[in-house]
Amino acid sequence: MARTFGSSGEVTAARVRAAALELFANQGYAAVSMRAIGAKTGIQASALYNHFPTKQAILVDLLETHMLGLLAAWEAESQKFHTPIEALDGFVRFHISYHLDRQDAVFISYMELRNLEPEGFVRIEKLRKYYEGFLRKIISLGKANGDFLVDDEPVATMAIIAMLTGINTWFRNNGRLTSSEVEEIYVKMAFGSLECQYEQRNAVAKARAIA
Amino acid sequence: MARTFGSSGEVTAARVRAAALELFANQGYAAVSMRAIGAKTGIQASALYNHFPTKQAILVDLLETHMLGLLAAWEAESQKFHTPIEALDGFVRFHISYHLDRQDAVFISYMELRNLEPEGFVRIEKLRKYYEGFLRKIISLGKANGDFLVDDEPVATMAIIAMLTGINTWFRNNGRLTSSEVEEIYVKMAFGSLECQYEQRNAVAKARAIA
DNA sequence: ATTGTAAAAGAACGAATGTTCATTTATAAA
DNA sequence: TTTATAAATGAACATTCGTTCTTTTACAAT
Repeated sequence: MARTFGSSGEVTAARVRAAALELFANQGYAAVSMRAIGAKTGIQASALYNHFPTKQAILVDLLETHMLGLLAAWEAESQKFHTPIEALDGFVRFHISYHLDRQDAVFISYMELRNLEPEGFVRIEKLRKYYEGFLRKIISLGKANGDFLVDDEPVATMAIIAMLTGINTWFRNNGRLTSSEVEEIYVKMAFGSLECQYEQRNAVAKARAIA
Repeated sequence: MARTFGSSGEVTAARVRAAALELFANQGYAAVSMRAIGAKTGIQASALYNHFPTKQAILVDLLETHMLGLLAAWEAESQKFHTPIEALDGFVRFHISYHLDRQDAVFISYMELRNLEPEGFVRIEKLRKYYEGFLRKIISLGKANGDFLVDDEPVATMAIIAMLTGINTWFRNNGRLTSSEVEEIYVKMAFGSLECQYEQRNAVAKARAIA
C-alpha cells in the first residue's frame, strides 16, 4: 500500500502530536518508540518522517506549542486585572484551570526538559522563565505597595508555582473535588503564604461577586 | 581477566547504587544503559548481574532505600515535637534539609515512578502515602485545636509537600541562599498557607531560641 | 487527461539495548 | 593445601531502536 485514502498532511501531523503527547506523558520520552507513536497515529513509523524530521523534533514541537499557548493565554487573561491582589487571584485561577485542562502537556513540560538537546532546551527554558516572570512581577508589585509581606520574591514565586503545578500529580477529573473548588482552596493558600490580610482579599471576592 | 584484585560484593554493590543514582537523576531511567552504569562503576555491564538481577531491580532498590530512609529519619526527628505548630515547623525544616542533601534520590523518586513495573510501583507508592500521612496528621491536629485554619486537609497536605519538594528544581549549593535561609522562608510560607497567626508562630521561634 | 508532488507502506540499515553464558581469577573456608 | 564460591571478563544472544530508502498510491493543478 501507499498513500492512504483521504490522508492530509495537517490532519495527520495533528494526530501525531496528540499520540506523542499521550505516550510521552504516560511512559516518558525515552521509553516511547517511533513505532509506538506511528501505531497510535495509525500509520507506519517511517511515515512520521513526512511530518517531523526527528523524534526529538516532535518533543520540541510539543513543548514549544504548549509554552507559547500558555504565555499567550495569560497575556490575554492578565488584561483583566489592575492590582496585585486581583492579579494574584487571577493568576492562581488561570494557572490551575489552564493546567488541569492540559495535564499531559504540563507533565511532559516539567519532566522531559532533560531529554532536550541543548538548542531545544534553551528555547523552552527561556519561555518558562518568561512565564515565571509574570508571577514574580505580581508579587513584587504587591510587596512594593504593602499588600504582600514576603521575604524573598524569587523564592516565593517558585514556591507558589510548584504548589500549583503539583496539583497535576493528584487531581483527577470526577474525583472528590471540582476544578473550581480546587481553585478556591489554592487561592486562599497562595494569599496566606504571602501573608496577605483577610480584608483585602475579601474586597476582591466582593468585586468578583458583583461582576 | 576475571575477578579483580580487592573486589568485594558489598563495596561494588554500593558503587553500583551510587553510579545508577547519578545517571538516572541526570538522564532518566530509560535513557541509561546497563553499559553506562557498568562504566561509571568501573566494571562491565555483565558484572552488574552479580549484584542485581535486572536493571529494574536497581531502580526499585534505589527508590525503596530512599523512602525507607526518609521514613525512619522523620520518625526519629518527629519525637522532638509535641504540638501541631512545633511539628509543622519541624516537618518543613526536616523535609527541606533531608531532601536538599539527597537531590538525586529525590529527583528519581518523583520522576521514575512511571518506569516501575506494577509490583515495585505499589511498594513505593505505599511508602510515599505513608510519608504524606505524617504531614496530614499534623495539619488535622492543628485544625482540630484551632491552630490552623484550613479548608481541606488532604489538599493542603499535597500543596505544602509540592511546594517543599519543588525547591529541588531550583536550589543550588553555593547559590544565593543557604539551606537554612530557605528553611526560614518556607516555614513562614507554610504557616501562612494554613492561616496560622503570628503570635503562635513567634512562641515557637522563642522556644527554639531558648533551647 | 496528464503531471508533479504529498503521504503513505514496507523493507532494510547499523547501532544499541538488556540479558545470558562460558570462562577466569581472587578470596574465604575446610 | 585443597576446594567451593564470589566477582569479574568478554563474547554473544535476540530485540529493539531511530532513521533511510525505494516504491506505490492519492491528490491537486494544469
